[in-house]
Amino acid sequence: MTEIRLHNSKTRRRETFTPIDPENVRMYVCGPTVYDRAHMGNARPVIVFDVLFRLLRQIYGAAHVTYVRNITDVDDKINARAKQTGRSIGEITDETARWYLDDMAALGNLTPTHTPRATGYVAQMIAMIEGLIASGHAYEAEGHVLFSVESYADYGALSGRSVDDMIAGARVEVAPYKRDPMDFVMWKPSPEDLPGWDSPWGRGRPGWHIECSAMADDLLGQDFDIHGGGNDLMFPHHENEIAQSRCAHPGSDFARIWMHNEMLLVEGKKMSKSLGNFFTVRDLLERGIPGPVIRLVFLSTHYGKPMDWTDAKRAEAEATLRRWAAVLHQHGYCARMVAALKASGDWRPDAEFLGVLANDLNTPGALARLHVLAKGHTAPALAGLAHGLELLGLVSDWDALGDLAGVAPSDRAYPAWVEGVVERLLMQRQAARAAKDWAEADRLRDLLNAAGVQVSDVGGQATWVPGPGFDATVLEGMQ
RNA sequence: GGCGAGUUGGCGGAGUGGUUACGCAGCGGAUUGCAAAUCCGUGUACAGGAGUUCGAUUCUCCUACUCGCCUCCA
Repeated sequence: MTEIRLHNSKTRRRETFTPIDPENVRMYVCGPTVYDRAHMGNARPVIVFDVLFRLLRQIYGAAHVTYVRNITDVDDKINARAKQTGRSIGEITDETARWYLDDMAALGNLTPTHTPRATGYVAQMIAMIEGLIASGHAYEAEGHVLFSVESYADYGALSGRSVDDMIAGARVEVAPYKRDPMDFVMWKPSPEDLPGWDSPWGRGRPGWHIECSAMADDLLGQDFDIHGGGNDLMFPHHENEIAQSRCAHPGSDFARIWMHNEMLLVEGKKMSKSLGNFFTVRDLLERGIPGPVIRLVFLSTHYGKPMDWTDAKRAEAEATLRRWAAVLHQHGYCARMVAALKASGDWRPDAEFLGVLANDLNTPGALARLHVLAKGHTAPALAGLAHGLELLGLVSDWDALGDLAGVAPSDRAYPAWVEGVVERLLMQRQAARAAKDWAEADRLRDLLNAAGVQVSDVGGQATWVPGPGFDATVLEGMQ
């Protein structure tokens, strides 16, 4: 069995992964707060941990991996959005959650085993909070319930900071009802106009961190294998999750391995609304950039390093994917053929590919291996490439390879009439070529080249694609 | 200020205590009516300094720079 090694944020080391129960490998990843379209940064952890999910399924079997990714549907940002738009909270969270799942599916991500919503687990949160009060790890003050940081000796261990350091930083919210400035809220009172649930401390709503503790506990148990998320969540969110869960279940480890993906940059800068380089996944999809292309760009950088989204990478990913799709398509790959391969047991990962990927999710290394495998000249020799593309979530519909191979670069969209004009000119050229009238054939090609159309004579048949500098207006007079 | 990550050839981006990453671009060749596409071949890279070592891009320390978190933001 291929050995998986993962970088554990908790120990800051790359460790051999040994599941608690190989029959049920368990992973939890922090999902979105649903109040707006998912931006590109939101997509990174989803793709990273989807690849891990797929790898675990490959190695332990699809039926032996449980993946939980929550949806936070109770939060002050949602409340603010409701107030500002006049729409109901339920409407906003339902719509945004649907968008999120659609956008993530478009990027080739599998649906997790469970996608729990925070509001479905309030009872479990309350129970956990009650337990923490009873064991002295939490206290009630002015309708709030706070976690007492002092009661958990290992507080700060994950993010490598001490309580003293953090207080010295003086960036913590000092509320009069806190015993210690670092104590954080698990439950807070809700006025009538905000969502609230009845609790032993009056009508209120949960703080941010408790939901993940409660849902992970309910769906995965006190101890599970992997907990993932963006590294911006390491503090305070994950630190607080650990504190709550481990104090609620003395003796438990909570998650064995913590994994954090690095952040996304856009053209070298952090994506932010104020810099104007902020865009959503949907924005890119609507610009005609296929989901697999976006996914390939993400996979081309290791998850532990900051990833720079640039248009140059987008173009390179498009070209790579088109080439891979073309070579597989030419060698007969389609849904039927892949199904036959699977049925005959010949659908296996390339050992080197899998080994590289299993070494802390080295997706760039795995892609490099696919480049080598893509040099195969026969259908069987290309099986490793095909399997790898499916394992990475880059191809799901093998009957769509032809489309993927023939897709025009997304920065070279053209009006519908162009196709007719180009096809007509190519037919004229084909006639000239058949008559060995090279002067006329070249004249027609020059005409198309002048408009930026690239003409290729593949297998005696002319194909075309809008190239760099494509300009439809040059062809306008020939309609 | 505290904590952490990083600095690899023209660009992107892995990895390794001594031997080819890989991709793009470039260059040479094959192929082609000519091209394009494709295929084959081709790169004196590892921020700077000191140290450990037979040997360091790879380990240790220092310096410089970049970036992230610590604050609503993944």
